Amino acid sequence: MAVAPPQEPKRSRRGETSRAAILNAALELFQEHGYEATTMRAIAERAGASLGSSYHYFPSKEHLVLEFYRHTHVLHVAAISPLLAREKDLAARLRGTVRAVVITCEPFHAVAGSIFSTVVDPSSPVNPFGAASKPLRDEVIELYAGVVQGSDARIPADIAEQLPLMLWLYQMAILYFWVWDGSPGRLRTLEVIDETTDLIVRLIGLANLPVLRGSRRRVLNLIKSIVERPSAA
Amino acid sequence: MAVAPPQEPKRSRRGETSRAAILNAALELFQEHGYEATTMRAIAERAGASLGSSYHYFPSKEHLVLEFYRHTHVLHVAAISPLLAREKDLAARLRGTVRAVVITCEPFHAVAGSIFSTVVDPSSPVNPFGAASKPLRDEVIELYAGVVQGSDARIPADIAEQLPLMLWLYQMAILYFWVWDGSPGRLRTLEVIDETTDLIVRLIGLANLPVLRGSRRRVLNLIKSIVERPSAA
DNA sequence: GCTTCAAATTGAACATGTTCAATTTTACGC
DNA sequence: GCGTAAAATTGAACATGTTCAATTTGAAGC
Repeated sequence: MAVAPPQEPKRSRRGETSRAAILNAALELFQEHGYEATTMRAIAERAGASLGSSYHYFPSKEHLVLEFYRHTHVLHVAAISPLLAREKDLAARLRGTVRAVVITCEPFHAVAGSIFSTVVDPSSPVNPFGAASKPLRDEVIELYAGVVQGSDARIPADIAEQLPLMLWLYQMAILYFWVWDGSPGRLRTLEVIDETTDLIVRLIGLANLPVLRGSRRRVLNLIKSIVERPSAA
Repeated sequence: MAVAPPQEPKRSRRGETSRAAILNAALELFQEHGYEATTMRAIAERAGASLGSSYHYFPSKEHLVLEFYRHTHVLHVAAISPLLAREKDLAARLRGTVRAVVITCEPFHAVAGSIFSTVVDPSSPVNPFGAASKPLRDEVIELYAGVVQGSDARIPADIAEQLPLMLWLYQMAILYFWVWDGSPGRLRTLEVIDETTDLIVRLIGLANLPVLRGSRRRVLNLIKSIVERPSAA
């Protein structure tokens, strides 16, 4: 199969600005008022478009959330890039990366609950386990693969294989905690991140103990079987 | 403060049948068509009530889901009662209990996704971590306390203190997996339950190893601090 | 320049969760 | 029995996500 040419997609650039305007208006309004309080009509109005036009570019309001999520991911990647370039210690890399997630999202904390609610919903088309979010999900998992591989830690191959996916799940758990965190400046979440990232690295080290070999193999096989045999038909 | 008398609540029994009819209609329709496909108007109609009446008894559609959840809990308790009465092995008790959860919920699997979506939503008033669901949550945690205490396993006190809560969380994770499980008869979920419950019991046993003492204490302290210092102000 | 067709745009219409002011019913003191 | 206040009931009205048929726009082919 020949590689496609740089493909200036022929049917582009006409509605490109409309799409961008709508998306931009949505991101702004989500940050200002949260997900539920933002109406599709308000998005269309701020974008200078019509209600129907918004639906022409985005199948549903939830798809706009997916774009919001992607937006924060870009910010996150930019935020941790210097750290990943210089730091070699796995615990420090992991701590910095996960800290950066919540710090990046901090401006949106007030509205994050309403945004994440849509994302966790199993019946939502933009659910993180669903097909629509696979590209972004893979990017995040890849990011954690980089966090691990760029460190000087020696991770056994069987663990290294599943670790990025597990760290992605871990990040989601932290975010779920963060959404609930009412402490000032979300310091509580940062404390929990510090403690859990350190524990994770420590437990990976302990996994080499002979007494733990059996359980380790079982756990990893279980994870592997779940990932490889996706239950969603 | 004097204990209240058996308290035939004086303002009762008038709307009692209305309330019951509405709840009943809701449970039926949720099972038949799922959460989203069931309209409040349809519930009112089947109950022989008016739309406004439904809102008189239940503040929102989501509160009806909480009742649905309570309903399945009652079925679950009834289902595992014989097992808990005779079985003493912890792994067997745990496996049977969690298996019973998904078996009890199996008739609703097709609609469970739409129902659980509401429940996981952090901004929902009936979120399992929220205040509205505390009574039911405490019941389930208590149930798992019974699963552990009724066994012949010797659980160290520090672990036993946090274990029921952890098992409640574990059950929620299993339910989330089950919602996504597309395998025939949800056999996949049962396999995962068998493997994970066995692993849990095994890991509890391993937690006594001297090398794991430090991490064990840290993990338990972390859990404790999270539970005792609820982040939701 | 004209034709043509797909993309883009529009806003009315619809479905549904929720609110609320008004009305009816019920229980209770007299 | 009567009056009254609280509870229960009602359905119209509202807000908002979504759909859709109709219209407008813009570029490519001639």
